[in-house]
Amino acid sequence: MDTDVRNEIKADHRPDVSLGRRSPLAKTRIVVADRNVITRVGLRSILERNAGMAVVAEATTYDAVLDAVDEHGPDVLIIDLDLGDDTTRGLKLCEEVTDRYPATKILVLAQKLSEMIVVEALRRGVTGYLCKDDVKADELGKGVRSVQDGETVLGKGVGSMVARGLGSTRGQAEHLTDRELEVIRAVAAGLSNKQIAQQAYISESTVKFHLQNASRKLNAHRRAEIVHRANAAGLL
Amino acid sequence: MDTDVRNEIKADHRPDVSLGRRSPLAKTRIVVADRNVITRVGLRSILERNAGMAVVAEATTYDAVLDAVDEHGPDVLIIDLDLGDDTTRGLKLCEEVTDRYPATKILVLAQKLSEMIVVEALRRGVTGYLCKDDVKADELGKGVRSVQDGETVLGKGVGSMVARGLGSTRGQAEHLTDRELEVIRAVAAGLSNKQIAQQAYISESTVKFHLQNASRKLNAHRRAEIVHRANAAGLL
DNA sequence: TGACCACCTAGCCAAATGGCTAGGTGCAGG
DNA sequence: CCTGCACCTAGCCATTTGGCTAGGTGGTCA
Repeated sequence: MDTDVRNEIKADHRPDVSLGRRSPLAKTRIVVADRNVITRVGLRSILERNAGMAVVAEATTYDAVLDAVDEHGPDVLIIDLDLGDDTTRGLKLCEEVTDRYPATKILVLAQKLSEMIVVEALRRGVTGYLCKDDVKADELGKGVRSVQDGETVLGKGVGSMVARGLGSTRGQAEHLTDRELEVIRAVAAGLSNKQIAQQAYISESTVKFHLQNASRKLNAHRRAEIVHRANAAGLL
Repeated sequence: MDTDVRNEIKADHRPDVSLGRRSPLAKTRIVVADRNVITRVGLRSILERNAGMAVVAEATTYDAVLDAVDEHGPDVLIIDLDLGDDTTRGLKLCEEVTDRYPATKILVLAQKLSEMIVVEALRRGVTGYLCKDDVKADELGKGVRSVQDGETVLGKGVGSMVARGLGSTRGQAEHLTDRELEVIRAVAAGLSNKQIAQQAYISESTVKFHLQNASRKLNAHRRAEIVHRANAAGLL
């Protein structure tokens, strides 16, 4: 049943979901992506026992998520965007999934709330955003159902974050370049501009240049604030 | 041997564990403390299904942990020290449990690794420290068993952290005062000493004074580093 | 009573930072 | 080919900082 028709490039005809609305007979089919085994087991247990859904695959890497979605064409992808060390890849992944598998809804289950990540995720078609520590057991099932029905589900505190985020950073949150991140990390380690310059084989002027740009992008004015915001955004 | 003799104040007679060494017949009895329901369910599932242990209680607050340990006298307490907003209370809790219930071993299951927390926890009698994201399913059961047998279990990266931590900060990690924390938070927000002084109704000199002290305690030399370390220690 | 601690203040000086203008290169995509 | 972008450099100047010495108060605890 939940196979067939899957062939060619990345063809996707969703087997169970036939007419937009799910049938009361078919179980909601879910792919869980999280690098934490405890979370994966917990999610499976809650969703299958309490909510009567089916977790058809688990993934722990960005690549595995794509494979799983491609293979199973789930109704909902529950994902912690922080799989590898690069959260940006998680965002790209969302874009790719909503683009190539529009029938699969995405519910982000984040460890911590980052305004930038929330805003960027929603911009990329994510329709649900919950925070692991805040979510109650029954909210999970309800959230998945809502997301599956096309509703947008935002957990505690996420909503206001979105309002502020979309308001302040109209356009889009510019993302830091590699060099900028490198410099910020050095700043966080307590190095002076001169030390950073030596370490990176660039001039002190260049260090200041990168920091100025990072300041603008992060809307900070002091290096301590840069470090704080970069941290909050999960960039360090 | 390491049971009985417990009476009065918080009397507790351990039901299953009779003679220090667990019998192969008795299931290991566990209390799980974590504010995240997904993690609690996941832990229960892994420990009960895969490792043949029994989770006799779950707790989500510091007080509830004490109650649960008092009521059930478990073999092992698995806890995420970050229960409320004050991680220090988690450390105090460890001290209290090891003090009042020496037969109950503590296994910390942390979300993120903080050198300060690790060192302080071990100093307070914690015998296991694992990181949620790194732990494999089978390591959990093994870890619990080891801890129960009195062995010290340190997860990936924790060991080296302990070495560095105990080496550098011999004595003990001094903890920040309220004022110092207040100032650091303001620094993280990007305020200058002058602005912080106005906000806190103190002189600029005093702000510098507090920052100097905080620098020493956190072993940092620049405000950006102070913010970073305070953040890493879960103080902000 | 004395010791300790958190807290507060002052002033000095070298060094670091922030904020700015005004340039340069190489590479990728329309 | 032109544009944009990441990256790099220089210099100027006011402000902030780091690091220091040298004091003060009030509360707590032995």
